[in-house]
Amino acid sequence: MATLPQPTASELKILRVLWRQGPSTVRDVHQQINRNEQLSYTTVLKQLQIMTSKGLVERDTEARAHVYKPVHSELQTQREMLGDFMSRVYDGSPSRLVMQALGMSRPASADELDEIDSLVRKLRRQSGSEEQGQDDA
Amino acid sequence: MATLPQPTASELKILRVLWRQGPSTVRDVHQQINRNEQLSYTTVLKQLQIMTSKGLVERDTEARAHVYKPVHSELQTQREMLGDFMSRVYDGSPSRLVMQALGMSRPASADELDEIDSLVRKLRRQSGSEEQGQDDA
DNA sequence: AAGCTAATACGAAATGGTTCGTGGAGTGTG
DNA sequence: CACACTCCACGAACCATTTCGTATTAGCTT
Repeated sequence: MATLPQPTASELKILRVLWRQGPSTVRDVHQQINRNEQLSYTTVLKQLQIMTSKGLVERDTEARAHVYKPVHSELQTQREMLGDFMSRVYDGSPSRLVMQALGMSRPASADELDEIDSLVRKLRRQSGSEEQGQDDA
Repeated sequence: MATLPQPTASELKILRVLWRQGPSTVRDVHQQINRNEQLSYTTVLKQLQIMTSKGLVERDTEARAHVYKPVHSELQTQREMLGDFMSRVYDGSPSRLVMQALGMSRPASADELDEIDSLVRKLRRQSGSEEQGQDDA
């Protein structure tokens, strides 16, 4: 499968609205974005058109106001972007990235630490028995 | 402190050479990069000049062939880029990023898992002390 | 000193991203 | 029907990045 196109910074802003709000019209997205910053309606429209041609979003043109929705899930997109980021900045090694992320200004909560801890334990168990590659849930 | 400029993709490629090889001439960098891809000498030169004007690298112009070195350490730069990436893609929350990074195709080694584990423990101790939630199940 | 070589400086073209204005088409209201 | 309003399509302007060709300068060799 071809690697999906990396969304740019402003494309990501729009995708985040769509992931949070579900399928939306240009107006919906525009209003949401304009809570935080000022951006012209036609700018958002143009972006969504470009994103459509790139295959980042799909649109339903039935109604007068077209309804846009993301093609890929937030998780998929994050994975893709993380993979790229990791290879560009950390030479493809997750551990340094993880260490630094954990040490960030806004640290993880206790629950989150529990989650991470249990994943580490699971990985450690698997690292003994190399051969069986289990895909995750 | 003002946030340092985010290196672009190709600037990062050059920085990685400088971090690995130490202070280098344009020729050094160019040769190293051309192991993997083809890029004109003057392209690398121009990049380094731009990076100098941006303050990403410094150069010693004593010798005929100027010697370039990074202004910021790899660690500093990674921190900066990670922070930006985290806020753009993960809404500033490290834990999801960490979870996904740990589940990546190239997982961490046993030693790395140990490192991560001990950091998680340390953070857990700290988070307990500042919040009075003393449950250690 | 003349000439070759290697380096820097300069500028320009191509590309991609971001922003927005204008025009035209569709929809509902008096 | 005519008016106002909303929406989409298109194109243009602007900016940063990336790439490289040409010109110029500095050093070494004979």
